[in-house]
Amino acid sequence: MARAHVQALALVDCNNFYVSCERIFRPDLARVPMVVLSNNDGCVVSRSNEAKALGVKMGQPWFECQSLAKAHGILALSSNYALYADMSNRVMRILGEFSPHQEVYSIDESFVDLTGAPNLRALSYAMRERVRMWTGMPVCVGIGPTKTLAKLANHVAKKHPRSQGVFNYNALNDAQKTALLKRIPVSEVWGVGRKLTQRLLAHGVETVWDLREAHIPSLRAEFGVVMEKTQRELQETPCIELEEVPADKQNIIASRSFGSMVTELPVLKDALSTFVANACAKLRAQNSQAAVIQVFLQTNRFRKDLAQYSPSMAVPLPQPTHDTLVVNRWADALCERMFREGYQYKKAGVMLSELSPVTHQQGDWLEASPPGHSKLMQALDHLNARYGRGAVKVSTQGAYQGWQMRQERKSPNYTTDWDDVPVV
DNA sequence: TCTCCGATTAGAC
DNA sequence: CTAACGGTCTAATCGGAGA
Repeated sequence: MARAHVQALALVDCNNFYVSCERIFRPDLARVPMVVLSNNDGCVVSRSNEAKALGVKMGQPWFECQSLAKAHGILALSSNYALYADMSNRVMRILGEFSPHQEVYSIDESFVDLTGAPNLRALSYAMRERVRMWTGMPVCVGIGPTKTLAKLANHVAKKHPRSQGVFNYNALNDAQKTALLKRIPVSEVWGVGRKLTQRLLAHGVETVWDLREAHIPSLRAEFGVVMEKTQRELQETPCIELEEVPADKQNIIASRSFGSMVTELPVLKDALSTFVANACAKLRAQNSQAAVIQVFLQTNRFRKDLAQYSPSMAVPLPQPTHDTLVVNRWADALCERMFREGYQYKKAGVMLSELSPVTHQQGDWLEASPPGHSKLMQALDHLNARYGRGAVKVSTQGAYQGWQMRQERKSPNYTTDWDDVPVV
């Protein structure tokens, strides 16, 4: 099918998103080298430019950075997801005003379809400025005819200060495109990660240009259908559609590493009941029910000196449900079955799968299906929405301490909790 | 032989 | 001062089991 226009897809990406969220409410940190840590204060997941310059790597375990951090005064904060989610919503809403077609791709990225708009450059600067003005968030804009090229254009916008945060691939002529693609390593392409980079290198594919021009049948045979799509996207044929409505999840997982090792069954059960509550809340939020529950326990795989044990069990639920209390009984039973004395558990989790829309519930024809705790769950969700997650809990939750994750340096919930709103 | 399943791998963020 | 390494999610692929 012929297209009226070449697509102009903008990929708008927030710069150092978590760090930027923190700095919006702490302008005094504007030039301080800083990072935000993953759950349990484990790994670096967001770095300021200063921290990047000092050599802190993405995903690096924080304890490995201790000496560097001490030497240069790098500030580390725990992640504050309530803050990041709220800031994300604000940014995404503003970007959505610029087009009828938007895909919120992740917490800090959005595709915005600008096809047909006059003066893309001016429009891109306007997006940037408005987001900056209304939220304080710095963003970069990359424009291309496909998602893959828009991502690549965004990479160029981020990397080259001369671009002033905006790069439009569509505005290049063929010679300029060639020159650009020959300068960018293939590892920068969306979908090409560490392993694929190595394999491509072994086939002489070093740059984005090389991948774009690679022999199609052999590429497909060696790397599969996904790589072929990527190649076609680099050749400006859209293969990956804009997904404006996020699809329902097919699996829902709730798991966490513990703040310290857990050795006792009741503590594990306590943690699991919290995970079940979270997983079921997510399930209900998308109006689904689960037919299968899986529970897993894990010892610390990095501690080679300790005995390892990582059991996992899945069972079908008697009938699909989203009832926290029902699911909790099964989690409890599975945990009990798997638990073995003498191990130090570091992590546990719950996975709900074989999800289906709850509207299809017909009940059992022979065995009168209980209405379940639908009303109860509804009330629970409302109360937790109104008074904060954890306001109402299942009775097995919270009896035991000790498994909760470490979060030693979390900032206040500036935008989502009245008690944390800064008084100026 | 075909299909289905679970486990494994790879990637994104 | 200790001890210290994330959490979700999807899709592809492969080998074995079962029809």
